[in-house]
Amino acid sequence: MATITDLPTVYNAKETEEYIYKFWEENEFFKADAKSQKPPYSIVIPPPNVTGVLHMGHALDETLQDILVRYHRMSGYETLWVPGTDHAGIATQNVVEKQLREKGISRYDLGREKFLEKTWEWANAHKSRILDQCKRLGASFDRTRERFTFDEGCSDAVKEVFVRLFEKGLIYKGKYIVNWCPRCRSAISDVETEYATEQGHLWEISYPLKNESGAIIVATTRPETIFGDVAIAVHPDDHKYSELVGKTVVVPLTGREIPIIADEYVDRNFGTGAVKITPAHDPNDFEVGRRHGLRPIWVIDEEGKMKSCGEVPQSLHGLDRADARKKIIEMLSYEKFLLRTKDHEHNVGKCQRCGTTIEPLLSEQWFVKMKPLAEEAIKAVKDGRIKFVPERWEKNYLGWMENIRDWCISRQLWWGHQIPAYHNKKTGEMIVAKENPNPELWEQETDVLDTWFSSGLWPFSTMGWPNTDSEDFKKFYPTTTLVTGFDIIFFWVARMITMGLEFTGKAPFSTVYIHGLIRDEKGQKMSKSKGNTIDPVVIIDKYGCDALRFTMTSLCTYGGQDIKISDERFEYGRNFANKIWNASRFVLMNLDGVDDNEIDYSSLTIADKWILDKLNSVAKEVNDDIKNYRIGETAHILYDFFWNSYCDWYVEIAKIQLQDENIKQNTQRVLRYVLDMALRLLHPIMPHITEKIWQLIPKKTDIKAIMLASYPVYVEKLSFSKEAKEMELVFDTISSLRNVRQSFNIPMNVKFDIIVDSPIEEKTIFEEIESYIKRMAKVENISYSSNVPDKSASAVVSASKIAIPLENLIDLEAEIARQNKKLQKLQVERKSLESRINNPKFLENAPQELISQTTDRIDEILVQENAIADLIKSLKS
RNA sequence: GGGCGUUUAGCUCAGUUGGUAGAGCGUCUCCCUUACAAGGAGAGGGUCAUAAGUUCGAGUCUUAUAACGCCCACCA
Repeated sequence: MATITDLPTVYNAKETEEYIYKFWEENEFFKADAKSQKPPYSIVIPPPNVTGVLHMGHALDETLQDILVRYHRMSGYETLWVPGTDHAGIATQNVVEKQLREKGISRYDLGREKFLEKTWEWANAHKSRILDQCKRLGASFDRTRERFTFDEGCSDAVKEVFVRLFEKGLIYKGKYIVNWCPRCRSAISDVETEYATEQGHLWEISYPLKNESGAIIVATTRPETIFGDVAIAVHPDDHKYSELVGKTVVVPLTGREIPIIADEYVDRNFGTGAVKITPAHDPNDFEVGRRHGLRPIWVIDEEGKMKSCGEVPQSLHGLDRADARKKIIEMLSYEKFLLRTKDHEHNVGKCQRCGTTIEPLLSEQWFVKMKPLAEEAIKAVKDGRIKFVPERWEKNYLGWMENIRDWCISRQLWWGHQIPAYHNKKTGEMIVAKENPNPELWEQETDVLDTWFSSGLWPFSTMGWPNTDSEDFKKFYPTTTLVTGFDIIFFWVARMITMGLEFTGKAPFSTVYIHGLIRDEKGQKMSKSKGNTIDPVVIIDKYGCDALRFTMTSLCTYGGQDIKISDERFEYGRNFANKIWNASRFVLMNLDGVDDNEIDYSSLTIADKWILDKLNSVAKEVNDDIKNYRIGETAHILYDFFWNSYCDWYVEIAKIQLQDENIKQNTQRVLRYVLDMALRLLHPIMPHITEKIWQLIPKKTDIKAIMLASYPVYVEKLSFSKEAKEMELVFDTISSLRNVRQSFNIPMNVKFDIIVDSPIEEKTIFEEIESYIKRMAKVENISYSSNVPDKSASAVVSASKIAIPLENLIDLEAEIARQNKKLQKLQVERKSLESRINNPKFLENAPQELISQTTDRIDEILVQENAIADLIKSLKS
């Protein structure tokens, strides 16, 4: 067993973290007990994709969850943090397909069954990778409850939900225009479609009138859909075209005849005011076509290629959209149908997963009717059952919910929850049911569900639902807090809320805590392709997990701003960890002979009382801050308390007190107590180092770990506001004397005497704090007198004058200048305060407390000004 | 076209009921003082984007303007 003095002077994060995490795991401290009588606190992890590797976004998200979980565990809650991963339909399928492609095969070569086998294999192999990485973050989640959005329980929940929604008429199948990704060969939902501004062209094409001269000119950005045109539309009030409505035109290149129709959808001011209508390949055109009873014509297939059909000229069959466009433009130009080409900037839909340009495609898909579900989801947020932090995201959420559109949930993939609908092989009849009634007769729908469909059930599917009698469901559902980034509010948060309310009747969580996104030092989003990513594991190896956690936490703001990070930023947390380590080392080294007794409150020194009071108010603030999700503030307060209050002042003072046999024991007890409490306060943010040190503190307790110890709260007994105030005299005096020393270049090894001239109340305090001043400001003797010798440097502190007779050591001119500067500063402050206090309206309106504060301060300044003026006079004489 | 965010010390940013500004890093000076140089001590540094308004009092509230960023929206 190593002794305290063997501890290295540099904190070894890596060694400690490995050892401590293992200690927690082996003791099963993360395991939640559904039978516990304690009030529940539960969080479900936003399940990372199985395909994923830990990135900084996870690191932040997981850290914040762990802070909340650890805080509540220490605060007396039965705490459950459910870990798990998401099967991530398209993303995972893409990865596996890519591997196959490298071997020169496609998923079609393998066939559905074999392909799924392969994908499962891959998923199982990678499922725990990211959660294992989360261990490096110190995540205190309950691995015995690990879940996967595609596991049996989740599948069961998915089927149950699907069937119930279908029976309620909230799921339907139909032919609509959807966002189609030709690369993924699947429909995707609106939220999975991202828009990018692209520099394109607006082509003006002439459609000649049938049987008469003249033509109508149409502007389009998508000439390749020309073969799918079923009409030309103009605005009904557009006089320019009123003569033409009802006439027939001939589609260039094909010769097909289509009508000119009038529809209010057309914007008269855009392009030529005439639009070609292609219902199979444009959502608006689809609507227009429907209004006018026009039959859509497909001309682009599922792979984004020109369809091999009669409508499309043979020479274009199978040609990719982009190539076809070029060719068609050439053809139109050659045939003199193309009149003009203009540059045109427009938004183009892209597949969120692969970046391929979306092809709006008319196809048969499954949808969830969202409007009825949204009603309750809107209400729940409006009436406060669910609260967003920061609040502004509520508006964002409500805006989306209130304008919600139906959700396309079917995907033409293989990897995912297969839709529980069955087609009769003979009659073609379709039923929706949890199980196939007879596989001989019925064939399951081949489409799978959007991966977010199962994620949307996560808070309750992980708790055993649809079995509402499950212990976890009864104890831990609804969950308490959901922690995530704003980028998945629509994808995920909104869906969990609607599904949770619909199926459990309860909001799945009461608070949605939205944090900012992690960006690089230039404020750019981190991405592999940009090469600006920072790997959390690398940071942990270099600086330590607690350093990573502390740094990131300290950068979290109340408003949830994005967080810019760079490698060097983590020095902040590392230095703090090292400070904690060394201060603790000092304390531990000085606890020899300490007893197990509690602090003796009757013999506390003024400094003891001050640090206890400070600790107490910090505990209060920290509890308030965590409860209000002001995690960054928590980090700052604890940093300031530990470093500035405890290390820089109290520990230094303790060094003095430890030399006094009368108070040595009690000082040890205070040192130990404050360290213990400070470690507990810090534990949620910096779990490893605090656990490690806490284990080394000699103490009498049955509690095995700091993570199970109680979190400090405000207690009246530790409040010493009078002494806390009086200690300011210590700080001010010592700082002032150090300032004098520095100003006159007096080396640290030269001690000087001081003469204190103070009113009787203050003199009493001075007598009490003499030893602190002597040691920390390197003062030889302190005497009390109102006779200040000439040619002294001096300091005015509170109502006292302190003279430092330094005849030969000081430059009189410099001292006069120094004092004048101070005097001026005070005068400026006093004048502004006086103008305030002399304003009758201020006296009328300002709170009494502020008024008395102001007058007190003016009085204080006057005393000091006079004192300084006297000093200057004596210096000049 | 709507909505949101940001603009505060050289840099990165805190600052929620309005009471005249803080941190970390960097800078300057001194110090290896028996926990820590990943440290200690001291110092310097800001008309809080601009303009007007409300108020006794505005970084903080209102309005307008500018710059940057994000989200949403079917303009072919």
